[in-house]
Amino acid sequence: MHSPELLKGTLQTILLKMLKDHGKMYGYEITQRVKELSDGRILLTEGALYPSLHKLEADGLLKTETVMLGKRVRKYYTLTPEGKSLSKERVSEFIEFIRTMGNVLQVELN
Amino acid sequence: MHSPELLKGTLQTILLKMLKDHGKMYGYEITQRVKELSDGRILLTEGALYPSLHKLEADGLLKTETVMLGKRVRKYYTLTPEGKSLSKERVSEFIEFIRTMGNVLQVELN
DNA sequence: TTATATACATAATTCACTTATGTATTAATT
DNA sequence: AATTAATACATAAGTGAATTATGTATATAA
Repeated sequence: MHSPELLKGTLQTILLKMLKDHGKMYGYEITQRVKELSDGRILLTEGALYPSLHKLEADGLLKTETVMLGKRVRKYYTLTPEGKSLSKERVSEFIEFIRTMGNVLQVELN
Repeated sequence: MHSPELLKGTLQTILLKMLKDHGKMYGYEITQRVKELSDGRILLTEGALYPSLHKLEADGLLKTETVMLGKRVRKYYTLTPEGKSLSKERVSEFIEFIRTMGNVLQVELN
């Protein structure tokens, strides 16, 4: 990512939408999926990812399921109903934000 | 603005593009112009605005001209050639960022 | 066998921003 | 006439979401 500053404030939105679209996912899987979808432009760091997932869980937006793969741990996250609702809201807010920025910067975004 | 987090990292881009489009502007004028263009959704705070303008100036991207209006001070900012160049770059980066986010969030942005 | 990929986690630090505060003039309201 | 709101600048203190650094551990590829 060339301008990582722009990414600030978008992490929650990304996580919520990822889980909305893919159902059950685990942390590392999310980083890989986001990397793919963004053509390597968005690389989520673990130091941001895991605390953010934990916060969403603590807020009742995600529920978890821990699975053992042989001896390795994997923690799956799923949206709760409130999480699904917030996902929608966050995406709407993002679209609204883009519209607004388009007006301010006087650029066409399509 | 409903989601002020999204705005983070966009301030420099906004300032540079504003000055690119309007030529000479002063701080307060920028806040009003942005407020208008964003339909009241983006309200720049002075605590963010002035330090950011000073930094851009210190970096050689803006030059200033102080004018007295009777007894009141007004400080006009203009882009330097480097500022113009960076303005273009920042706007391109923003558009690129939007495209990328559109892919990640799977939304149409037009 | 050594590096890379997978998979989690947290602590320390950074930095752009908000909030709060300050100064001062001009215009509008009560 | 007095008070509030708007104009116009500035900076210091505090916040919080991120980066950077570090730690643990297994599985796979070079």
